[in-house]
Amino acid sequence: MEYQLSVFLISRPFTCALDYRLSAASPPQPGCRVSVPLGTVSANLGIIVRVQEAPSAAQSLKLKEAIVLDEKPVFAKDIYELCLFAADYYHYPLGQCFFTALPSLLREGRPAQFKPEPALRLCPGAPAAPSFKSEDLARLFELLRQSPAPLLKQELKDRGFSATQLRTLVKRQLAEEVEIQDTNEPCWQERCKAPLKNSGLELNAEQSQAVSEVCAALGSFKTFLLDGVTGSGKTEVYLQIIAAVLQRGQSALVLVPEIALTPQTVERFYQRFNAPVLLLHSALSDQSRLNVFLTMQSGRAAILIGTRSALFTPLHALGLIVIDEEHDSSFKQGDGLRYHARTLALKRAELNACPLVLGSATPSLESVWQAQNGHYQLLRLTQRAGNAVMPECTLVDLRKEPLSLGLHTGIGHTLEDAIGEETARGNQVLLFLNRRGYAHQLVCHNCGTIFTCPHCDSALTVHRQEGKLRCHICDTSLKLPERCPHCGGENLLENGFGTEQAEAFLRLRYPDLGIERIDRDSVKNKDNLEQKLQRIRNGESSILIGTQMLAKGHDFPNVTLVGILDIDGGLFSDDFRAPEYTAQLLTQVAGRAGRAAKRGRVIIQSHHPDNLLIHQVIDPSLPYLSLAYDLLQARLHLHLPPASCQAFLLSNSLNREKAHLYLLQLLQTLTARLPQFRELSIGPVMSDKIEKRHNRYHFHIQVLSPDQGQLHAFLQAALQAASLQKGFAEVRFAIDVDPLTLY
DNA sequence: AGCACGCCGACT
DNA sequence: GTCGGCGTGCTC
Repeated sequence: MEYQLSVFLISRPFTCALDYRLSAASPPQPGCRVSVPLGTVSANLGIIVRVQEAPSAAQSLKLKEAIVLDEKPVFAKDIYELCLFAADYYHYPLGQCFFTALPSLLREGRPAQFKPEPALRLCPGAPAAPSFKSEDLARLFELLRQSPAPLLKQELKDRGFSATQLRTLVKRQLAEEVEIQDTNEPCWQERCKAPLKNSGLELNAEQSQAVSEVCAALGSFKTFLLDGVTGSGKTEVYLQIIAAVLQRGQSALVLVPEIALTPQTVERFYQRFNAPVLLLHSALSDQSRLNVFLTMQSGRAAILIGTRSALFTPLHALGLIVIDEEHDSSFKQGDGLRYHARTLALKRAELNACPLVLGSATPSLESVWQAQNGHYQLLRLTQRAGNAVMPECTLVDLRKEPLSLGLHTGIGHTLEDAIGEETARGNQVLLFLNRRGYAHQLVCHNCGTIFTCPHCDSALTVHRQEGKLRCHICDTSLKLPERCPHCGGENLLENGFGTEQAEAFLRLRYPDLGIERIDRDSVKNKDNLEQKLQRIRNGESSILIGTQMLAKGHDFPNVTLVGILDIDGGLFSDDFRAPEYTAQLLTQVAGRAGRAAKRGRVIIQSHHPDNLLIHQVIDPSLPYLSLAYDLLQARLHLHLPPASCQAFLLSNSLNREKAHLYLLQLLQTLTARLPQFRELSIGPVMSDKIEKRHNRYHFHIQVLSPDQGQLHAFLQAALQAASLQKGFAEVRFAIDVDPLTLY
C-alpha cells in the first residue's frame, strides 16, 4: 500500500506539517518517528501527525519517501495532545515542542530500546549478619538482603550510598554486580500484589481531610491547592494519596524542584512502597533517562519523581499528578519552549481525567488566585506535625549595629552573639544570604573603574578562593587583577559581601566549629551536596551558610537559629513580583528553624526595619496565605498578573541597532491592527534591564491583557508579522507567555 | 534551522 | 575577470 504521511520535523521551526510518501504493508501510527529528506539534508527526524492512504499514485510520486523508525509510537496520546496544547499556548513550533518532550537519545534518532543497567544483589553464599565498620554499609547490606530483585546501582546512589560503599560490598564478596535486562516483565500491578510496605504515619485531622478530599476526586480532573505550613506533613499527605492511586491500579507523577530531590525525600517513597519508584534528575545518563522513559511508558514502574522535564514522561494509567513546592520558579523553562510545568500539568491532568495536587507552604499568587475564584480547591494544613512550634522572629536594625569586622561581611553584633550562644549550646545555625562569591564588585580606588564583563553589562564578582573575577550572567572568568588596567592603581576595593566572604569571617571568628557553605560555587555536584548535608546531620558541622539552595526543602532538625543577613535587596526591586518572592523566601528560610523538639528563632537583619512587608512576614498571627491575599489584592488593583495575562515579545542581536529596529518595525506593523486589540496594553520597545548579555543586545515589548483570548490572538498576529519581517538575518525573536521575570 | 542561490565589493 | 560576503527564500 501507498500512504501519505504528514510530518513535523523536530529541529525546524515550521508551523506546518510536511507530507511524505511511504510504501508499506500496513499504515504506521501517528506519534512514531520518521527519517525524511528535506532540501539537501537527507535525514531529518520528524514525528508523524497524520496518516492517509495516498490519494493517487501520481500525487504520491511527487512526494519524497519517508523511513519509519518506530514500531510503536514514542508519543503516548496524552503527551502528543500536551504538545499540541503547548505549541498553541506558547506560540512555539509544534516540531520543537515534540523535541522538548523527548529524551535526548530519541531526539537523535536512536532506537527506543532499553539498555541493560548495572545492579547489585547479595552473593548467594553471603553470611546472614556480617559485621560492618559503618552504619551505612550495614544499611546497604540489609537493603539488598530484603530486596526480592537486584537493585539498580543508580537507585542506590539516589538513596545516598556512594560508589565507594557499593564497591566495598562487592570487594568483600557480599554483593555481586548483575545487569538488569529489559525483560518483558509484565506491568507492576501484576508483579506486585501489595503496593504498600506499610500504611504510614497517623494523620492529624487536617491531613486526613486533605487526603480524603483528593481521594474522593480520583478518576476525575480536579485541581487542589495544598497550603501547608513548613513542617505540617505535606509529604505524608502526598504519600497517602498516592497509596490510594496505586490501590486503584493507577500510577503517579510527582514533580519537585531539582534541589528537593534529596535522598531523604526519596527514601520516604522507597520506604513506603513496594511498587517500583523511579527518579529522573540531572545526574542521570542519557541512556538511563531513556530507560526511565520506556519503563514508565510500559507501566513497569508505578511512581515517577522528577523535575520540570519529567512532566513529558509517558505514564501508563496516570492517576495523579503532584507538584511539590509549586511556587518554585524552576518550574518555568527560561528558553526554547518557555513552558510552566504547572500550566502543562493542569492540561495533562485534564487529558487524563485525574487530580492535580499543587503543594506549598508559600503558594504562588497565581494559584492563590485560582483557589480564591474557585478554580482550585483549597486544602489547608495549619498545624506543624509533632510538637514543633513556629519560631520566634526578631528584626535587627542594622543602622544601630556597631561597625564591627563582622558587619562588613554581613554579620552584625546581635547575630554574631546569637550564633555564639546557640553553637555553645550544641545547636546548629543556618545563615542565609542570596549572593554568592566573595565581593559583589571590584573598584579601582584611584580612578573609579569598576571591573565589568567584556560580554555583558554587569559587574564582575570577586571569587577569592578561585582567584578569579567571574560574571554571574555568562560565567566568563578572568584572573583576579593586581592593579587597575587603566591607571595602574594598586588599591582595588571590594564592595559588597557574598557568601564566600561571610564564610571567611565565620571561620576566623569560630575556628573550632565546622562550617559548611552551600551555594552553586561550593557545591560541585549532587554527591558533594549530600556530603555537606551529611556532616550537618551528624553534627560534625554546626554553621551553615548559603544561598537559595538552603531555603528549599531540606530538613535540619537541630537548627535553632536562622539568620537572614540581607533582605533589603528584595524590598526595593522594580519587579512587581519582588514582594511575593521576598515573602516566600523569608517564610521558607524561617521555616528551617526549630523543626524538631527545640523551639527556633529567626533573626532578620535590615537597614529598613520599618518595612511593612517584613513585619507582615514575621507576624506570627498572620499566616502566609493571609499575606498572599493582601499581596494579591495589590496586584488586582494594578491590573497585573494573575488578574491579567502577560507576555513579552523579545528580540536580540549582535547588532544593537538591528535588535532595536526589529521590534520597532514589528510594533509599527501591529499598530495598524490595533483596533482589533482594544483591550490590550502594549508597552514601548525597551532595552532589557541587562541589555547586553553574552555579547548580544536584548530588547523587549511588554503586553498585558485582561483577557486570555485576546492576548492569544495578538501573539498569533505578532508571530505572523515577525515571520514576514525582512532584513534581519541574524536577529532572534521569541515570545514569552506568562513570564515570571521582567526583562 | 540549514542550505543554495544571487547580487554586491575587492582581490590576483 | 573570480572569490566570498551576507541577504532572501525554499524546503513536502
